Amino acid sequence: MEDDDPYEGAVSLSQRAMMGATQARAAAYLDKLNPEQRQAVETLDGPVLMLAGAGTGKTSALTARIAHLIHTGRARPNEILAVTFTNKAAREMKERVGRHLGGAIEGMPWLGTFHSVCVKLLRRHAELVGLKSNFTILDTDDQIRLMKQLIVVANMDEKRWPARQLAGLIDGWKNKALTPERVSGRETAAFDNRGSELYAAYQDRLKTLNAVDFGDLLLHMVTIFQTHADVLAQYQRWFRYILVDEYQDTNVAQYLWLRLLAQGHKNICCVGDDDQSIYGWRGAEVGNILKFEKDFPGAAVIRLEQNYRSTEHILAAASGLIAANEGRLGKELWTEAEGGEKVRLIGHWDGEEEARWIGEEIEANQRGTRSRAPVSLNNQAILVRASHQMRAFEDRFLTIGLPYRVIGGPRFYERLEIRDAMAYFRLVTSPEDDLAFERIINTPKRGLGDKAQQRIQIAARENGLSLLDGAKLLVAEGALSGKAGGQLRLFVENITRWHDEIAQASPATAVTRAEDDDLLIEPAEDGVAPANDLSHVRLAERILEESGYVEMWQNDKTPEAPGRLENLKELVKALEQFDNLQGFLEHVALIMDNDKSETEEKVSIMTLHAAKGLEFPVVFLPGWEDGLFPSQRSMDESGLKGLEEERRLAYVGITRAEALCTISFAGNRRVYGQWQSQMPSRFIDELPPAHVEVQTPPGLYGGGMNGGGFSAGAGSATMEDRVSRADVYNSPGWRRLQSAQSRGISQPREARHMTIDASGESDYEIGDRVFHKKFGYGEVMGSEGDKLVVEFDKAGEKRLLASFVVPAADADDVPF
DNA sequence: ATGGGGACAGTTTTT
DNA sequence: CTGTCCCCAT
Repeated sequence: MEDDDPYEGAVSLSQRAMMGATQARAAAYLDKLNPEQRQAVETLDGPVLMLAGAGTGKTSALTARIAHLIHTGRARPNEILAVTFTNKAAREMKERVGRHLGGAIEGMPWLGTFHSVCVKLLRRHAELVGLKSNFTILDTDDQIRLMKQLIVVANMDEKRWPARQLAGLIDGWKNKALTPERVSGRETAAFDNRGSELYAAYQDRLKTLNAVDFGDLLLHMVTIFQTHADVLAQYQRWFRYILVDEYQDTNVAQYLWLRLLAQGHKNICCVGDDDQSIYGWRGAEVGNILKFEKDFPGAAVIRLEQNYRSTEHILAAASGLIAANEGRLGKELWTEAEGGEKVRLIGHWDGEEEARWIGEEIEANQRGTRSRAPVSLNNQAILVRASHQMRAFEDRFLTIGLPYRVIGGPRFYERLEIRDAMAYFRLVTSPEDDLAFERIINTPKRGLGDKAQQRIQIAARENGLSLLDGAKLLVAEGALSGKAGGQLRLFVENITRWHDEIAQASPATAVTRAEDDDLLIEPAEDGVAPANDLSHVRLAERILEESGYVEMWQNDKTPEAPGRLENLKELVKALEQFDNLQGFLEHVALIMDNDKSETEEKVSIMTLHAAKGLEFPVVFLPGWEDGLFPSQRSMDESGLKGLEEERRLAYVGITRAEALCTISFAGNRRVYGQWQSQMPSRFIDELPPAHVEVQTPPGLYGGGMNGGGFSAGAGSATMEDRVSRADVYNSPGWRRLQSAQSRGISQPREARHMTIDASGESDYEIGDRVFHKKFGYGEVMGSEGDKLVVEFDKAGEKRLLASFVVPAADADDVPF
């Protein structure tokens, strides 16, 4: 216990009450743990690295550990720092810790996302980096707008040097904990040699606006810790135990932040899985987890490898695949569960075909089949590499009326209407919020366009006023004539009136009202009654009504307008949970999410990234084609590192499945409107054959085909069979096999066999007539790399793999 | 000031 | 082939 803490008494009261209640349930949270989990829970002192594979009960161990810390009196809840990446994870941990300790655990103020914890810290020490404690947190929109202005001011061509790119650059620097002064080396060449200059200008501008972006939350705290030893020491002492979830996803700034804080008691427990590191492209450093033992000498490394999620075939397929990666910490999942179905592998003609087949499979699963019990739609998911792949499924499912839900679309608070509404609330609560002003001054249209806005800008700048005050000045001077003048007057009067209403409703409370968070902040003043009259909700409603914003959407004829109005209602409803508008605004940027609790049975469609941490009995993994998955861009930009991250993504995908995992690929796919022939993913070659079953969709590539010239094996065959016969899964893969051997036009001729049958060598020659399922008849004009150049009679010239055409004489053999 | 059309680009995403 | 952004014509 900290003797120097003046507020100890206040909290330890509630603390003791809680401990008392806890005592009775003698550590029930330990009972259900396996030996490794238990070790991870009970190894309390010193650094601990918990390597927790997919589905190994990581959260159980983590939450039990927290419970154990509290239960054994090692730390009080508010002396434990526990950070996650997502609000969802934080919420879940809070809930489960509460359950372990018998409910009502409200005293864990430092369990949250990196960002929410940093906001809390930064509000307290804002002045150390030149901010006021009521700083606003900008959303990406605001950032881009601001940077655009700076680029214009810097006299740069905003076409050649888009603000988006600058934003990405600066974000990257912040992820690496680089302040403008610290940007060095070849980085300075970035953005026409003016990157760091613009970065500095941007930071200046933020300071003037009393604003931060997401990256700043971490960066400012790191800066403060590095430059104010006393502040750092205070927290080093305070946080007796530190826990970090998804450590493999931490970036440099987060790493530094953690390392600084952990230097005190050195009780840091990081949980992660190097095999599931899939966020390198946004600054995550797998290196952090790989070098943990170096960073924290004497660290205990505990591996959780017993998997409680998937069948042995699924685990073996995933393990076999990920084994191709180098520089792993090493870990192999195992399970007690025996049996189960092998991972299924299927090739399709094209993307639509793939979607059609998967749709049918899902419906069949839903009904139940001879060999499978019915699986509800909620228990089935389609995981794609890139969101544009979702479209084929949505199209298909809409036509057949299969209910689906897309996970991870635009976040609630990122939506246009929510941002607009928030800007109104922001401006009303803080009239000096210029970015909010800019956003809504002409939304809805008030006839206040560029010209009017420029005059406001000038008036504000010349008099050192906020934009709203500048506007007031113009109104007072009657500087704007006609319609614009009247509209501007109305606008400023409205804002002012609403602002005054807030002041009356809750006189000078709120902003500094302490949360029952921790011991370092001043305790809440007694006698401040919580403002439960919900007047702020009605005010918010009126703001949206009287500003004409609601009306704007009511008059909007586009199909999304009703949804937007619906969202606005939801937003207002969300306000009820807060005491006032300020409180709402302070939290909303960090915690609003999209968790609509839907009750209807639906199949889920999401990206592999969005699927991390989730699990489904039935999982479909479509689009396993080289260039799409692994993504060409990843490989181009990051080479082997990129490929390995893609492989981890594949690993994440497979390990989401509990009972049935189906991987598929299409031979042809429309990419930006152009048909392209696709190669099966090299990851397919890396799957251990013994755990994969190659299937042939009915009517394609096999099953019941006439004159196919290869084993029909209707329905399925084990992969070993296929490999011995066709040898197409010969690593390093079909593609390299073909491209390396591409001595001119020399390709297997059986178009429909794809990976199934590469035998039957026969060469095409210039002038040969060929047939393609989609393009019809054509003439071979030559070759290019591993592709044939074919001039089709109807479809024109195409480049495609020889395996997708057949000699024209064999056209009858092609199904359909 | 505003809306329509042409040019252009086009992974993965949390906070 | 889309969707987005910006410019220009109204």
